[in-house]
Amino acid sequence: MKEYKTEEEFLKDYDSSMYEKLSMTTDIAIISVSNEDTNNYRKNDKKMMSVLLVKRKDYPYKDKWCLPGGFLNPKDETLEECARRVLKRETNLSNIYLEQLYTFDRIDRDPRLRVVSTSFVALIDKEKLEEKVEHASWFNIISIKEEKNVVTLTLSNNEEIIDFSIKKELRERTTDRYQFVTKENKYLAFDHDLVILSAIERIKNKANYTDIVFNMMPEYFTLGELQQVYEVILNKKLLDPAFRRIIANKVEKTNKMKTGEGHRPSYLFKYKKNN
Amino acid sequence: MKEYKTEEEFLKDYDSSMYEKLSMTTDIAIISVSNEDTNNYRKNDKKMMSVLLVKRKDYPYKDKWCLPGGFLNPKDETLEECARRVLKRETNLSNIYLEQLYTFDRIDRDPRLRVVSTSFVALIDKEKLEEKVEHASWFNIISIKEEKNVVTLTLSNNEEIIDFSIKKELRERTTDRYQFVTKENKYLAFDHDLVILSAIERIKNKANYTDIVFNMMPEYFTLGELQQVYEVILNKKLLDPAFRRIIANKVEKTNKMKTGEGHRPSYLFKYKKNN
DNA sequence: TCAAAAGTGTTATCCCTACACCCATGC
DNA sequence: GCATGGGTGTAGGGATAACACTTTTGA
Repeated sequence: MKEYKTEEEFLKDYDSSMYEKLSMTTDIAIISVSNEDTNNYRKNDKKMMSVLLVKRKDYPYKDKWCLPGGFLNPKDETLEECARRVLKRETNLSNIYLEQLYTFDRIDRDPRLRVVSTSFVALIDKEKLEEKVEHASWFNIISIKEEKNVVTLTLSNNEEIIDFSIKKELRERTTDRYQFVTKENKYLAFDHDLVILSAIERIKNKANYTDIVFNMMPEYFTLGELQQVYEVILNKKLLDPAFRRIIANKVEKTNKMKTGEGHRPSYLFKYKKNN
Repeated sequence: MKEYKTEEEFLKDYDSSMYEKLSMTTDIAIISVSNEDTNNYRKNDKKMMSVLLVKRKDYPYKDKWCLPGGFLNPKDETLEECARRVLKRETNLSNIYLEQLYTFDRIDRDPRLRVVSTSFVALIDKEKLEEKVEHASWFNIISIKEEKNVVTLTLSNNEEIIDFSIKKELRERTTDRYQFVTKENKYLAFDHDLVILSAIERIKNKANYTDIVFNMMPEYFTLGELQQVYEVILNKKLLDPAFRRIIANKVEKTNKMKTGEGHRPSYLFKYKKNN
């Protein structure tokens, strides 16, 4: 897919019959949890969910942010291979959690040509990341508010703020399924606002009945840290004793300790392999 | 997409560069529950899950069964519109439960060209169906057996028996995710064995925490019938009192009765709209 | 000394399972 | 009468929520 710098360049090539051809892309919501310092030697870091966005420089998306993605090579690549190729390019990581999310296919989601996009969720432990990639930036999810089936998200990378809102229209009563419709979105290209919300909801949902959050944890962690990650994903406060009981048989105590935190040191745990 | 009758005809047109172009289809697992007579005036009908299959007559799928499906028209059709078009064609029904399932994209899933298929699950109440469509046939799911991560399914339409087995390979430990790999499949075209199993597992899963099964029920039903449907979907026996308590606030008692069954008559219930 | 988090124990409550039991019908 | 499913009540057990409490540390 050729990139255009200006509208003129774009229009010169433009041919509406392009719309009769079909292309596919994969878009990846790469999600992680970051630590924000609290300026209090006693307090633990505040955890926030964050998502990796890339700034587009080409027409007609100029200066809009979007999820990392790429066109599928139909000759010899599966969608997941395509997604892993993008992941490698953007994070230099392989072997990370990747799950097919949903196939987005609104006809006008790309003004250039008909593109169907299969989106993925990738989860990573941010500690594994080395350097920053050009044009890419981690955005913390500052707030998620839902009122009368309108969800408003605010993201920030400490330089820019991105906010958008999405209407959840009830489509199906028996299974409580909603269709997401963009209500306001100035900063994100395509339908990536919808992809981001879908990804967040998927992870939140799976956190309740799987061990998915361990994909965002380092090898060793304290139960307090783990609880904080659960709390930020589930978007609610948990009670310590209850949390510890539930998590107990999923983790393994090591004899390592975390000290120097201005309060009682804590044991480090690891995810328990066998079950 | 042109249809071929013989191998010669197919090879004459064949051009490996077709593989560089991409097509999409939708395939739909249309699932319903059927009543099988028990030849005992006292006993209720036995319920079975069933799925609609279509017999292919063209090369190279000759005489294989497959799920109803169709090519996406990239110019002006979304995947869901495409699926609804297929549904209308095969069942003459609109306005039925339809849910995107998964996008299947194995490179060699179609020997003719590169096709990525987004699959859907549709649920219907069989009582609403009028006549049989040509080449299409309902197959009851006679048995589902799982042993050491190999699932064996047996389907039958009372004339033919279709059986196939699928290996569930653990891909991801934290969320207990499996990749399905065909182990044996003589009768179904493409990867539709995998689609069928995915559809069954999706419904089974959702039956536990949503009201999805009501999409397969007629307007009025007895609690016994409803319980039978739950049992066939969940593939396990339920205890009457427990079931009735759980279901109680999802249904509404009417003053209609079902009589003439060789045992105490039962009240008819409907799905409760408000919640 | 104290704020903060680590970590444990206890009770009350809810929900589900399992079982027992009675009811109403058609042949 | 009897097989079959319709329908209800209740006791026991397990999980969870809520709260109280002790421990340990760095500044």
